Amino acid sequence: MFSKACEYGIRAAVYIAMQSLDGRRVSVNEIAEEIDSPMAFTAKILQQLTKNNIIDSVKGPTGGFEIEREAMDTVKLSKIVKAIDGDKIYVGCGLGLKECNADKPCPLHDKFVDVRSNLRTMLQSTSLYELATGLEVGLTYLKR
Amino acid sequence: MFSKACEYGIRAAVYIAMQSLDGRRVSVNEIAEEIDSPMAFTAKILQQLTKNNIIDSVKGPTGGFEIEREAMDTVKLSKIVKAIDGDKIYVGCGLGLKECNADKPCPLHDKFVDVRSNLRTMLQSTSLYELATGLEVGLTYLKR
DNA sequence: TTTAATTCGGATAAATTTATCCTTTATTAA
DNA sequence: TTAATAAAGGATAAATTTATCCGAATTAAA
Repeated sequence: MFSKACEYGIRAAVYIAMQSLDGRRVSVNEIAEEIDSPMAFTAKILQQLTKNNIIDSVKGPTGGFEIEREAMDTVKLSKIVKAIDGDKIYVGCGLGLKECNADKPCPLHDKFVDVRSNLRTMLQSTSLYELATGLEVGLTYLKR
Repeated sequence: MFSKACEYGIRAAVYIAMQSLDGRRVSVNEIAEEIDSPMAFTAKILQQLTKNNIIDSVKGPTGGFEIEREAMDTVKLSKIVKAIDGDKIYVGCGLGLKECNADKPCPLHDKFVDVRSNLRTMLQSTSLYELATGLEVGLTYLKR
């Protein structure tokens, strides 16, 4: 469904958000450890998220990654997915046709529209804050 | 969503089914041309579908691929997807966690269950026959 | 019986994704 | 001012997916 990069990206963002709720700034090292992801690769993905203004980064000692409380509400999963995987999950034909649309649909078109709008709605309505609080109160988990 | 291989596989299967409805057996060459896919790669995928008893193959002159009328009803998309991409689209965590389940869910677990069961239902209830007839009467398209 | 058409199967190449390593830059604190 | 810490960025490697090529096996028709 999502690429590995995107999976790590979402997990990292949720972890950062949870820690930011406690006022803690976290390093790549800690993040990779806590979400059980390859550290150097995770660093790359965090760079992408930073460039896309999804998370904030601070260099130097005591530096690390954080997310503003307000951004946790604004940033929906859709924004993270788009920053990493692009919009191929929303746009484009389920069977890979370039010119598939309601006028000239592929055999799966109508059924796919349903499934995907379902997914899109989910991603567009789920905020980082929502995911982070579930984590914080111990309802959900990020490792393994 | 699906791998390229799976996209080609579904398109090929639908095309073969449509031609089989007309009593025509088709070659890899024709298939690749008609569904606009790389021929040698498509041949590999057709081998997989044959091994999984999704389509039938006949060697030699006048040989090619075909699907029995009955199989068109029996074979749902889920079977094709499983033969090519495995069941990772059904099973497993949206965020890539190994031990994610209702007891120890990832932050996205519940929302993902919905989206995916939607997808699973669609794949399990859509038959090759259904897709092939849409093609045959000119309601849907496979190329481009 | 030979020829030609077709799938099958193995080897390999190209492209993309995943992952690592190392140097540079920024910044804090001693 | 220096040393240490952390992210940024570039180069490269490993793994996987996508794709091609070619000889072998099968079979129908000439």
